[in-house]
Amino acid sequence: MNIEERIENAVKKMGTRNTQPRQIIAEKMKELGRTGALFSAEELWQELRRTHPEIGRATIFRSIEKLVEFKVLDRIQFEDGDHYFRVCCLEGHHYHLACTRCRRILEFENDSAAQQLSIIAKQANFDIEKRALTIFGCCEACRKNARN
Amino acid sequence: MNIEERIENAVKKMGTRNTQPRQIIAEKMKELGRTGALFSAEELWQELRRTHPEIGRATIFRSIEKLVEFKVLDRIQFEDGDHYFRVCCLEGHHYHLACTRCRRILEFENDSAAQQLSIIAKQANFDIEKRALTIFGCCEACRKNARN
DNA sequence: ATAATTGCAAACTGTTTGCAGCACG
DNA sequence: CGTGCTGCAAACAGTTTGCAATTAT
Repeated sequence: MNIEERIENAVKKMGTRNTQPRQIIAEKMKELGRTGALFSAEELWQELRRTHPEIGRATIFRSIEKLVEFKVLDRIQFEDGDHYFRVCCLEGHHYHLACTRCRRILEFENDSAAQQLSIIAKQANFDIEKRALTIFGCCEACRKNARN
Repeated sequence: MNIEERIENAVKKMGTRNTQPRQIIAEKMKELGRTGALFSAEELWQELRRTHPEIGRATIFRSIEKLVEFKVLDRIQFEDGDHYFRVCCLEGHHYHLACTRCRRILEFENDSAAQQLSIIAKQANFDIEKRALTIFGCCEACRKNARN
């Protein structure tokens, strides 16, 4: 199932009515799925308000909550408490390399790392439930910038 | 260097004066290091207030900030945005298995998992900077409870 | 003495909630 | 038309800040 279908399904599951705000949000999610950009609730609201000035802040929060629940969005928590959302393209268990400088995310899968962590979890009798494990650090581009 | 020494060093580095609030906090950190308990800023404040009613909320926030900076405390961010602190006993790179039900943390080291993640990071030209990687899930005890 | 540090209260940020009215079916 | 959903505004929780008073050196 591709990301656009997943978004549409999730929006349908959000409630019984195909309202205007939901359509607007669904379209935006598809766009954000293509670019892979991080965004905060506030940023999403401001962005959507530009073209749809009547949309309410609460609607954005309520929608994001649902989209996280239906696994269309990943919540990315940074160390300092800031957090962002991101349309998540990989469906299975995967990793996020999150750059603490530029706040960009590299998303990828790696079976042998996943396997190692399952072994750890098994040893501790622990059920891993998160799909994405976030590893914080500094990306190549920011490292280069820092040297200049 | 053991945890008590690390706490004392960190408290010294917090400033030039050995003030009463800092002594009180240092003692509490030693106790929390022994038990390994999670706590929020608010909880720590309430706890310390019982024995030292004059201590201010802002002092707690300012101290926690420093202790995180000096790597005496780890900040544990849960998915829902809640976050707690914890006196961190392992100095090197390690894992936290964080139970999303009871919010307890299992802390441990595993070299081969660490190695796998370094390989991933190297492929992406990414510098891992976090000491503790948190894996969310459900612990053995909570799984048993859920079945009843 | 004097400057670092504190406690207080007010300000701020991000999020949630209650509710009257709107618009989807 | 009935009610699910929305937008608004007010409430809320957690945290930060400015500042006058306090206290370690």
